[in-house]
Amino acid sequence: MGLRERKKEKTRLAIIDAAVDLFLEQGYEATTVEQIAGAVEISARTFFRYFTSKEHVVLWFHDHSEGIVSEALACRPGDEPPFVSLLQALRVMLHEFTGATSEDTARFLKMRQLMQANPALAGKSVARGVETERRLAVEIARRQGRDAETDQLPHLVVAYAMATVRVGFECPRPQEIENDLPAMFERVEEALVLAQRSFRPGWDLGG
Amino acid sequence: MGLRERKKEKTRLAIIDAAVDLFLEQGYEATTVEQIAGAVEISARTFFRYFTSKEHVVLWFHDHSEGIVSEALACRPGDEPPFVSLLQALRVMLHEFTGATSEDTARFLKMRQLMQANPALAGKSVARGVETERRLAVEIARRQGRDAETDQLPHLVVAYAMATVRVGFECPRPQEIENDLPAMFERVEEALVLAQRSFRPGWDLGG
DNA sequence: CAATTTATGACACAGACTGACAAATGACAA
DNA sequence: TTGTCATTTGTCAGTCTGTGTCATAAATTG
Repeated sequence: MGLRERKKEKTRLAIIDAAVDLFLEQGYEATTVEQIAGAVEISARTFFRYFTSKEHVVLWFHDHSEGIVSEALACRPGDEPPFVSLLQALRVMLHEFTGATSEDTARFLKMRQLMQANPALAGKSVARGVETERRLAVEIARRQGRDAETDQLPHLVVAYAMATVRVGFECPRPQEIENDLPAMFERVEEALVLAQRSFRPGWDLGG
Repeated sequence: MGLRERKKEKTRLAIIDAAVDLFLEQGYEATTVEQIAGAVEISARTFFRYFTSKEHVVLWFHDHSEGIVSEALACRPGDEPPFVSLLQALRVMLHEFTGATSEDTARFLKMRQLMQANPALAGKSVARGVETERRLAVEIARRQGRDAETDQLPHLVVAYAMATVRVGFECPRPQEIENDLPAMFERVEEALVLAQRSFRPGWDLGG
């Protein structure tokens, strides 16, 4: 990787870090792009060359995660029930952080904290999830030889799987220290187990 | 109802109609608030007194629907399994349109058409759904004597119920004429039935 | 009709984003 | 090292969304 690309990646992360810190300090709305750009010592115009919008900074993890889930899903055996495959793929995405830098995990935690504090941002994240959902549904349909255009089941399976993870993230115990990664993942795991217990065996295979 | 309120309501609907027509004609992004205001012969400033933002026009139905669902949910017997209560409440919301004006249904159909054409808008609608979800989860938890802060099950139940309706709306048969209200509701009903078949009996009552 | 409340329009302004062009910087070959 | 080329960046001008403010017009009330 050349100097150019390394520098770009460094700038991208610097922007995220500066932005998230400012968002947590003064609130998302109250923080201007100019402030973020100032903190990283770039022009506002350059900010928009790295991120298409202010909220894109917050949604960055989502985009990143979708890639991981897609990959992990492709690795699951084709004869596995789709809901199981999806939950496993989502688990892989979570465990991606166990081997990460402390900087990476810190970034992630701050991001979750931000979502927690700002429901509107959580909403925007879910909004992006709709597109992810559609892509995953098409993939699930393909794996099962179904038609994603007319068959609702693949969409339903994906929607339920993603909703499960979302609920796991979104309703943490209030007493719990928020900056605890393992506790958070345990909470998500709890939701996943709850989900697995809730469905009839074979429901996701279709009639 | 006084003249003032009647006039306001008329203006509100006029704005929605003008906006949706313009959105369908030239696209959501390409349509400016000034254009919408011009079509209704009000100032842009007044537009923002009726709707907090451009997208609020599109999300108007969502806000409207949440009220209906909440009411309908309150009417369900307390000993009914929560998932059943929710699905029934959502059904009530759908059937609200069967007794509506042709203008009302036309507006609704255009709105759905808009969502279909513009995935980003569908996303924004879902984003607002997150807040609705939380409110409903609190209500469900209350009905069951559970703690919405620590118990994930109520959130999961609501998330699944809403996801079901969303999938029913979002993946219509492509051949089907889009401007057919009954066909649309049938599709949603299909999803609801699919959902009801998918869960273990008593899953929503908790261990 | 007069007094009060409420809706509207006109204006000014901040902030998010975009297009265009010029300057700076890294990549690479001679 | 030096020169050429592609990429990145900053500056500037401009559009659009959204808000505060204040004066005017309209509806409501007594």
